[in-house]
Amino acid sequence: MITDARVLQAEFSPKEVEHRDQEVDVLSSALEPIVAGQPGETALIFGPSGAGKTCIAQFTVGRLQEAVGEMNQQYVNCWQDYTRFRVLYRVLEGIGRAADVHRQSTPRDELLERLRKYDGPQYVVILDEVDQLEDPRVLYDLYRMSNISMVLITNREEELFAQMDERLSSRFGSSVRIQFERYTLDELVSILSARARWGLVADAVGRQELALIGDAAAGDARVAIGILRNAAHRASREGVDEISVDVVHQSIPDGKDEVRQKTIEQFTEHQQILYNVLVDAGETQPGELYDLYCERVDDPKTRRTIRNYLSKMDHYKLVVSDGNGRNRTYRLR
DNA sequence: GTTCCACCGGAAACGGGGGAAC
DNA sequence: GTTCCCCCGTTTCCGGTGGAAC
Repeated sequence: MITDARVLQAEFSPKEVEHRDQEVDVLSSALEPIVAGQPGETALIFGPSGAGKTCIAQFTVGRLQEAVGEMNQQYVNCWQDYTRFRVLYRVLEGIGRAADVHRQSTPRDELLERLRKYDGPQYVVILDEVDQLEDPRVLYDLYRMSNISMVLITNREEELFAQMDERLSSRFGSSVRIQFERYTLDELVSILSARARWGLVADAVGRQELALIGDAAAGDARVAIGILRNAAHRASREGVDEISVDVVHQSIPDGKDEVRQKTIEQFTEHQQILYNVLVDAGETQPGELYDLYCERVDDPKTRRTIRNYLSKMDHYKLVVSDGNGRNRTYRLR
């Protein structure tokens, strides 16, 4: 059934993109000065999850690199690399100057100094989930580098600017803004159809089934591709050559759940235990939640640390809090 | 209106861990 | 081997907030 599993991954960057011509044009224009050896304008891409922001940024920068030839690029996911140090490390990595940087002994200033000394070809850095940065000053660090151009990606523009001080927001306030909207059902079906063509045997899935997947994904291409991948695996396991409506129905929960599951797997042992307490207990008040957590571990973290964990889970949209003060409760989203 | 209490989250301090320098 | 340096997760401290009880 599956002929090329890579194209069924949401991260896969296709050779051609669909339904985003205008966005590609605007981003290309912002980065156009790079062709002449000058840094591009800072671009700020924003819009809902699964609207193709990351895919379009990588596609456009990749195409630019092919055109220019001598140019560097690096993709940094600020969700994973959220400290100032880690972002600088990733940026240095993109130009091959991070090999002897050690997480626990190299000072941040040393990283900045190395970047300042960089005088190679123009360098485009894509900072995805940029609103997740712990310290947005790293944007200013990069802004000041002479031949680095930035493409910033965020779900919510307001949240990004809310974190910035006046100096930063005035610098980035004039960025080229590119708004992405959710995909329509037809657009999603078209995207899924292309992925099925590249990654599955011929006639493995019909339009009706793709429309069903697109409908369940509600405009989110990442979820849609996840459901298609799950459906393909399920059909393979069942030994059939075609993805039926039934298989799609069975695959929707797992497909939707994938992003959440991946996040939970990255949690520490204590964070997972806390999450499982909420899974088992349902809506719970903070005090009771802490007591239940303590019952399950030998060496519990402090209440303050648990608040940090809950705050992190809230940020990841796994947990929601309702009410204030004594009436506050936590529950799974 | 006042007091009490549970909770929140910022700031600073602490300590583990790992590499560099000697 | 020892000391120093630095990042980062955790802890401690504490002021602020808002609902409940009186």
